[in-house]
Amino acid sequence: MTESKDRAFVNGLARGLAVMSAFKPDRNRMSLGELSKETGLPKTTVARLIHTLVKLGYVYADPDSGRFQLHPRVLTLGYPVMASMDKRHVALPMMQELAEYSRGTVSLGIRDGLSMILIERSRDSTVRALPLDIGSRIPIHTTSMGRAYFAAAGEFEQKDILAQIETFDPKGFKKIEKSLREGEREYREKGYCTAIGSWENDVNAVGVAVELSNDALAAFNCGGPSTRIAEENLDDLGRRLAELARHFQTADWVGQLPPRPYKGVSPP
Amino acid sequence: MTESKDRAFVNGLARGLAVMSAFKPDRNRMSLGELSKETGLPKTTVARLIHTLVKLGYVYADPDSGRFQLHPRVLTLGYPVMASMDKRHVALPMMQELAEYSRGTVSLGIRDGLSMILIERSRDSTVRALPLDIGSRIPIHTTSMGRAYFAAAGEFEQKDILAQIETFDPKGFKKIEKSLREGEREYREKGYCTAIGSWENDVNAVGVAVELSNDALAAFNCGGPSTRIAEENLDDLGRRLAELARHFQTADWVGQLPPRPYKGVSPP
DNA sequence: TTGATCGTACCGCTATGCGGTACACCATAC
DNA sequence: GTATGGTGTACCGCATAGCGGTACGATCAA
Repeated sequence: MTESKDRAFVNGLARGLAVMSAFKPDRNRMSLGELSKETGLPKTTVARLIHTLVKLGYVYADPDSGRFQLHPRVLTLGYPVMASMDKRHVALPMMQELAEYSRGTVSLGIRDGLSMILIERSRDSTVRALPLDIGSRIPIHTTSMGRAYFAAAGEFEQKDILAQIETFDPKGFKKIEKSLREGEREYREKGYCTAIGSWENDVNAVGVAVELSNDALAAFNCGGPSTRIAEENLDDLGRRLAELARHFQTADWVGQLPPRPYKGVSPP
Repeated sequence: MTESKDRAFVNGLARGLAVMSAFKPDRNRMSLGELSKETGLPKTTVARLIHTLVKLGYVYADPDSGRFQLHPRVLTLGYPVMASMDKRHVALPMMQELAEYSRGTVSLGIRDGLSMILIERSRDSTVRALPLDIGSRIPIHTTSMGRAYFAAAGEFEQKDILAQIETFDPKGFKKIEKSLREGEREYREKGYCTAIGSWENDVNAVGVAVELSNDALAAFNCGGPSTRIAEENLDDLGRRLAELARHFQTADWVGQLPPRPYKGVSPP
């Protein structure tokens, strides 16, 4: 119904994963109704899917509150990915160093759709909470990491990104495109991108992309709340982050990553 | 077919997740045939499931090699879990410190079935590769973390664990039980469990459990290759790890975790 | 009380996912 | 050259799995 007439498309699986993704970081205890609303699926269907997930151990049903939450077991699903990128750890000491120096957070991410997914992070030891953990998504167009990625992405991937943005947000498109182009210029001139409150108020950051050997692209950022990362320090941090990135440029230090889409071919 | 006559059990979802779990850390590029062999599902079925996963972006199909690999996007599935346990970071600085001191790795894990799943880790900066990343599973009965967990688990959960072991490995059961009971005694006497080459040759470690406020239990370990973590240092490290754990005992510092199963009730 | 929730049970229908079998392709082998 | 073993893909008839209504018992709040 929702999907096209694709004989080979297993709806149950797609819906089940949709239910899993419906759990949000800030609300990880959900009821059937909420999940139903979130996914747009009928409550009965959600009940069936959740039932399955509980049986498989991916979801935990709290008998008291009658709510559901993702079980840590889902982390195992991601583990092969983590393991395939095990070499990324060689960057950790330098990331940690910069995190301490900046008193903020240093992360590494790759693109997925219109987001960057964080695959490694380190933080200054005085940071209490860590809002951006491994696996979190941040948007491309408002963040320093995303903008740096865009700047380094090359013509074809840029087209792909822009096309997706246009589909997703036709009204804001022009403005976003302009902003991304500005970021590109900034990146060319300075070697890094800045984001001053553009992602969230009072959060400043700088971003630098790294090109990996196997046609994959990733990006670092370094940032934090403006109380820690002052606007006037961004230039210093940007230069240091670019220096950091230079150490890892074009080396097979991350591990196996999917290459960028459409290197040369336009999106379907 | 595989599952019982459960009208509410969505087979497609279960099989899809089985396919995802079929990707192993060391072999994350799989062919249809391999996946079929691994999961025991007919090739056609795997093809359909993989097709779905590719469309959803959770699996990447490499057009050159014709192989499939998990896409980093799967990390997003685990993110809400990570986020719900965000408070665990308060332990990181101390973990890091001990990792540096011991020149090994310090991790935190919780139980899932007969494994411990690692939810946080830190390592000495001179460690090159990190075999045990977030999301990885290690067995309960051969590891210091698992044995410490068992020792602290309490009667009912211990029974559950033992029952599962007996089901899984009826022959080895007696021996494993005895070994776990020994671990329990060690834990009571010394305050930590040791594992000397029992998990993998030439890997030594100590483990200590932490009881959390919401009926959840977790465990730390500290270990590494015997070239780094010598057997004669284990006592020192064990005491330090126990000291570390004491800082976090019975405090809501991890975040929302599922409580232990069957606190008082015998397994169904 | 009433009115929202919550999750569960039931049930008839048909689209859907199943798993055969067959094929086109590409290596490596000899 | 042509086997052989491996890819992934296409096709197709069938049975049933999964769908999504509707209805219900429990809770909890007001």
